[in-house]
Amino acid sequence: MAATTSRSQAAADKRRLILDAAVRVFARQGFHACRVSDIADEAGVAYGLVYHYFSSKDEILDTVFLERWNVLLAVIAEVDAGDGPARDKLRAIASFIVDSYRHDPDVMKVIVVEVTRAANSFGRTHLGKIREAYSLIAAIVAKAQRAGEFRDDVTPDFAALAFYGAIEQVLTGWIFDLLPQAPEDVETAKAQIIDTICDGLDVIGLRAT
Amino acid sequence: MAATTSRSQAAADKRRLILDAAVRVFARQGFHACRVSDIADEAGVAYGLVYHYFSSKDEILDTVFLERWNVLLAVIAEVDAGDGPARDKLRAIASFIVDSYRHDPDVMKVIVVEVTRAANSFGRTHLGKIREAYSLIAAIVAKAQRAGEFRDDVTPDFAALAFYGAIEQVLTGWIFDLLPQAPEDVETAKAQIIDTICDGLDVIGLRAT
DNA sequence: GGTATCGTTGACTCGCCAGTCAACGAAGTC
DNA sequence: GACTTCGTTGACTGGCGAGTCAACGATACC
Repeated sequence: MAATTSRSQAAADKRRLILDAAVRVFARQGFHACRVSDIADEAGVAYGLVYHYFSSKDEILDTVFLERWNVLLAVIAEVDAGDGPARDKLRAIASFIVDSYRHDPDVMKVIVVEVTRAANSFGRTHLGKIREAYSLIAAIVAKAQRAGEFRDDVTPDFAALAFYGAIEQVLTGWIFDLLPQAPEDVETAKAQIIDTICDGLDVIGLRAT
Repeated sequence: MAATTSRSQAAADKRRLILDAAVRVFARQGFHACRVSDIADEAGVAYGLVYHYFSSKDEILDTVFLERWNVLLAVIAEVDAGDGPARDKLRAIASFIVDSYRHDPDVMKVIVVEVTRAANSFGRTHLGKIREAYSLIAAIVAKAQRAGEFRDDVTPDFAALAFYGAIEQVLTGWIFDLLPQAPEDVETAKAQIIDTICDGLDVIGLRAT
């Protein structure tokens, strides 16, 4: 297959190999509870090689997080750019995140457990990136409020928090088996996130004011 | 002042002193980032004394969490036992948690950051206790659904997740300065939590089916 | 005042693990 | 085929911090 740059290509593959192994190990044991040697073992690679490709254990997690989170930010921005009701935009974002989890539960578990919810360690490091997502969502809500689609007595910042928070809670529920996660449950969950956030729990007609 | 059992009384006070110091240190530096000697220093007490009152660093955090969480569970159970609309019950619960944060931000910060959101470490240890809270809230929702007060196409478990999740997100927002926390903001937040969860973001009249 | 009790002290130990490094060997170059 | 490059190896070290422990001294009791 073509004149592959076998040297540098193999190197890139090894890096990927280590990264993927790290995701599995982080998901299984947690970042703090695992040793770098666990990652090396899982990747079938010598201990020292991990440090050839990454300067520290932290850098591995940073890489895992940023790789995925940047994709998420791009998707949210793209959804925002389109037109159509905000409700559909939020649905698209929730769907993307939920589908990401279904497609690769380990990566999402690591991101949520070790970064997004780890407010004291990596959550702090990546606070900026995490806030970007909140801001993009808040912007969607704000636009919908100006268009008269969403009520304007809830601040966009709060709405973004509640919306992303609901999604994260659901993921956490799946990760720790607090919530059923059969294929049909997953679709139901998507719908419930949107229904709850957009319509609330009250029965129709009971809304205050 | 009365014949104080000076010996055992002083001992109980020292234990409390260490516990309170630990809360401050955990809140400031995080559980993993702080050393036991930091706690001893903060309490103005010798290193070894910490181990006289607690068998391990973990036990200190366990104690801090359980002391407070049991109060929360009792309050939820009490609220549930009363009558009146579920919306008011949820409001009472949200108020209690938010007021707890205002009254003693450090304790709530430690509970949220180091236990509730720390799914891999202490969140796992105390998963049972945490689920108790979810169950109690879910029971309130289920009752309201039977009474026709809440819609019944959202599962009580999911509703509990979204409700508690919204509160926790707000606390997290305050803890990390993502959200304003002046006195009036705090009251607004309470209202927004209830409004969003019960009524949703959509403007009145736009609700689907 | 002598003795027992127990809260208190802080220097020390001991295991763990992230990160280093010297040496090896296979692909690439001349 | 000699030499260079660089991906690869894994034994080793250095520091850190939780938990131990022997000794101290203040209070209580006789």
